[in-house]
Amino acid sequence: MSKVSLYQHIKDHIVQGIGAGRWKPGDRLPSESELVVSFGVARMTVNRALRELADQGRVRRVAGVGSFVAEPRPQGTLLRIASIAADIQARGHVHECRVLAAQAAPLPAECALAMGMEVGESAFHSECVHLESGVPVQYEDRWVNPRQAPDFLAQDFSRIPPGDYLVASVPYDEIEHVVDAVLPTREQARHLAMGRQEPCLLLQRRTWYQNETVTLVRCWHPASRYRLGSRFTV
Amino acid sequence: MSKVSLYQHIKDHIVQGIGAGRWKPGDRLPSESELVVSFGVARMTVNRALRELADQGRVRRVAGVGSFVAEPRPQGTLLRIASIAADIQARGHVHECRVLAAQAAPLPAECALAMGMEVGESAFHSECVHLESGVPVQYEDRWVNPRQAPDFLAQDFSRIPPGDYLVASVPYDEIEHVVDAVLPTREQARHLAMGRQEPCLLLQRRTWYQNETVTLVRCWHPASRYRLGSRFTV
DNA sequence: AAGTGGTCTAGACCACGGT
DNA sequence: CCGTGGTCTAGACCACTTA
Repeated sequence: MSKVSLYQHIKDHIVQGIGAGRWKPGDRLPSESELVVSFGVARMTVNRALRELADQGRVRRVAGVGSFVAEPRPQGTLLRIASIAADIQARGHVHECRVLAAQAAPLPAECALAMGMEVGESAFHSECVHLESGVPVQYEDRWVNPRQAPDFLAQDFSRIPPGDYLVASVPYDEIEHVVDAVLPTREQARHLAMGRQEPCLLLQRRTWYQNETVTLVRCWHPASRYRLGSRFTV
Repeated sequence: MSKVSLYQHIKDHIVQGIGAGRWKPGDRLPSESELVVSFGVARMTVNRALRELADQGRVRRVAGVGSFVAEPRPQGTLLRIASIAADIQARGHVHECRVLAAQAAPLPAECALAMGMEVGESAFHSECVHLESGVPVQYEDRWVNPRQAPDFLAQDFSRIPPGDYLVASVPYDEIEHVVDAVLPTREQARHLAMGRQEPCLLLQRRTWYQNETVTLVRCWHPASRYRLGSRFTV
């Protein structure tokens, strides 16, 4: 009983196949006619799925040749959803995620408004501190729409951080970032082992899937230990 | 003898109509069936044109109601080079640019390194404070590669801010943004009329043209009066 | 009830590239 | 030559909104 459209189902199948490493950048994807057979749909439907992936730059199509997985474009923290665990490991350091909270809770007004949900509606809430080789670098406060990620609370966040789980398992098609500079609360300063007069870089991210909010996350970073960046060609 | 596709032709027609002011934001566009008649094409062709415009956010479609010109989407300071003057005026406020400095000077080591130029090499330097209806919102410190923008110092920055001049007159093909949270120096706090314990959002931008740095600019914003953001579809 | 957009079908013709 | 993607057609059914 899928309520998603056929073309979306095909898109998801391909995106997931790429994400799972079943197809790597440069690999050839099944042709339209092959997908027509394997999904039992009309060619226009397959065509739309592949065309939209090509428009997004995830697939490169060459008439007369075939469809191929595109090279991922390198992007900074502000242009994608960064995995703090992967970033830390890429720097050769050890990542640790301390889970402070992970349960269902009624949405506070401010978050409900930001997520387009009802005040007091039950949603999933998690709080974590991420450490880089023992030094805290991020305090993460997250709310998750249970309709989009019903299995969220069943995860072990000390093994796979909330953000990594969501990126890997829950689809999204739109991202908003808002960056602020703030001073930490007493609690935050304690968790981040920083002074209360030191500034924090606050990154708030909202993601949507088909116009419904998936997650609202606010990440506080001690500015002395973390920066945000992006680089792109115009 | 049109060499463009039919759906592209319909897209162009609508985009041009919006650009020419024939349809304004919120206005209702012709329905699919009306466009089918006026262009003499199949409904799928019209549908593709409107759907792609909706995907780009230029058109908002409501099933059962119609298609409408979308409100122009604020793209966010982090994904483009924002004109602070235009942003302030778009909010209905008055922009003023106080020029603190504008001359050639030897590059300090830190900036030379960031720009890939020689330490002590002569470059153009400007410092400005931008005010929104009299309230300072940005302190801007800029270095410019004289090879890329030889006429930089001949401009009147109180009329056209340095950034607006460069965007309009000097080409670039790559942008890097780095965001930091810092406390202001005594000088900066004075120029921005803020307390020294209030955090600043620091946006550093570098631009390149054909692998040569065009400009390095650092903009300090009182966090209580300014945020950075971006929103995009993946 | 009538009109809208959302999706899907089963064909079709074309330009292109590799065999 | 044949398979590829790019485009287009002329229908269709559906859910939805508005009158």
